Amino acid sequence: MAVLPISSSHLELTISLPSSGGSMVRDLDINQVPSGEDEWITASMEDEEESCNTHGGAAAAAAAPRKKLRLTKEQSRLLEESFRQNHTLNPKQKEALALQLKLRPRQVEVWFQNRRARSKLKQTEMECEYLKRWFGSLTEQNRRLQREVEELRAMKVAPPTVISPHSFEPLPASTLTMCPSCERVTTTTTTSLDKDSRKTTAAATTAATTLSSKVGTSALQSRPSPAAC
DNA sequence: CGGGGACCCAAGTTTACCTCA
DNA sequence: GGTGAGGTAAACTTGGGTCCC
Repeated sequence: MAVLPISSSHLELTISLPSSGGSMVRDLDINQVPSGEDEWITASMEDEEESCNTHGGAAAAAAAPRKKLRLTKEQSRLLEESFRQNHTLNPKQKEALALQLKLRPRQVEVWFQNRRARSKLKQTEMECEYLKRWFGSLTEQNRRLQREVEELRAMKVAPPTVISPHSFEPLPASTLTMCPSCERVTTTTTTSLDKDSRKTTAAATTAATTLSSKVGTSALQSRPSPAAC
């Protein structure tokens, strides 16, 4: 299945979000930082220093209510840029990025974890959409094949009646049967046929072959044909 | 070789903040 | 303008894997 993003470090995906202006919709590249007149609360290291610590959030939260950091546009842009280059960070990269962004290494680490999760979620959603469409087309194809099977069954029920020019008696009709393994239609006879009946059954066989070949060229053509057939 | 600590990550959850009807 | 619902993302928890001593 070819639903994978073009680059593992960059999801080629554009999603539509409702804009702040009502029913208008704006396109948002998930790899781009929201821009324009979006309101962003400036991250402040000063307020965070007391209430948070690395790997100690729970204890800190017990003391004071958790304050939510909002990254600035510039911080988000740099983080996205870094994420595009690498989806994971080694300790040195994390430290350097945290220094550059004036964030704590733990915050950079958490951002990367959440970013990876978001990427994976988007990819899963895209795959889900792809599978839905595939399912729809397969359902339609299945309906078409069912109709063809019905046509073939109808032919089996009403075979052409042939009168022998010699005996003026109805000849034993050949029957159309369907191979259970490959579902191809074949003609069989219950008795040995004379030359005339062979000719007449050939017409039915041709028709059956035409239909079965139609089936074969659609969905069933990838089906492995059993050696017995 | 097994135990324990440190570290990292994925998955899931909680929660603060934002937008919109 | 106030409010509740729903969305988003930062932060947290948990469990599993790996590495090193």
